[in-house]
Amino acid sequence: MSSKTRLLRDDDLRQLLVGKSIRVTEQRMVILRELAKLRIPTSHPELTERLAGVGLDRATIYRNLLSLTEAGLLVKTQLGDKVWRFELPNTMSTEHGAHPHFVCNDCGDVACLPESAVALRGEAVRNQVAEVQLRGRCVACVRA
Amino acid sequence: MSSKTRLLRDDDLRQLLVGKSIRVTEQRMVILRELAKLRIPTSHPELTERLAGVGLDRATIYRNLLSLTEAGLLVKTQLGDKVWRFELPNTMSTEHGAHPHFVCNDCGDVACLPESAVALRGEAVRNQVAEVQLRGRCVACVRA
DNA sequence: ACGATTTTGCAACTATGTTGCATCTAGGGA
DNA sequence: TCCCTAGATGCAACATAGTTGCAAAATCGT
Repeated sequence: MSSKTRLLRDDDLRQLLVGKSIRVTEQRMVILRELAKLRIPTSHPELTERLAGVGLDRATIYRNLLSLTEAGLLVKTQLGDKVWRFELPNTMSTEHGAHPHFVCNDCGDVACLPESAVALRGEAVRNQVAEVQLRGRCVACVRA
Repeated sequence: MSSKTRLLRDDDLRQLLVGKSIRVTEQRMVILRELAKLRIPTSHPELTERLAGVGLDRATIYRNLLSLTEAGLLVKTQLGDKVWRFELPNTMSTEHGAHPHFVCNDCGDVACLPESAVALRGEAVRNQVAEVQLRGRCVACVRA
């Protein structure tokens, strides 16, 4: 990854913050970078673990996840287990919640699926569906 | 409420347990009665509070909520806050977990959908999907 | 550079969720 | 009816996700 790419990337994230009149702090950049890297809904405990090496305190991570969500930069979801998960929207424009998520009951892996992966019919369509959640065993766990 | 009506009601609940080869204990009857009375998704902490006067221990309530859910008598849902909620399904019917559910984020209603209501494609099919849950707003809440 | 406001790190607390173990009990079989 | 086994309960303790107070540090506008 060239430094030019990385530079642009950070600029994007910085712009997100500035655009919402949120102060740009190093901790916030670290969090956003990590979420941008992971690209899947990630829980507070997991983020805490991942960013422990960088020295980010879990209270800071927690507060920032919440305030960034409040500001509309992150999206917060429940995927059928006990933790809240946070995600950067896939594109900076698309309405989030539109794509289904698959969570593996065995390993806890979370995957974002394309919208086309799930088709709704009949009764399901009558309701105003905002989220689609699938749970089961992922390919890797089924194989093991 | 005449004792004949009450007797029938308890019989229904008892039948639910017997039908699933679950031992009929007083504690389980108390829990089911309360959930039948409330008719809304109810959290463990709340149930614990409500049944404290009756002398039901929270560990017992917790365990029973879980085992009754596993047995398919109760349905467990998340409604956008930090607690799990348990509910007697509106339809006292079939196997739970085997078909998709629609959960209304507004009123908490859990509706059973026919399997045909949701079709999985592509990536989604690769995994061993055990549960499908749709979330959004139900017809009634959309209308209100 | 300064100052006001916001953010952070640390430590502690809260609340929901979970489990070990001794004792009790439901319910089937004799 | 009695007995026995497997399951359930109550109590106490533990685990983890979530949350907050406060002093110190940092951002950013003037």
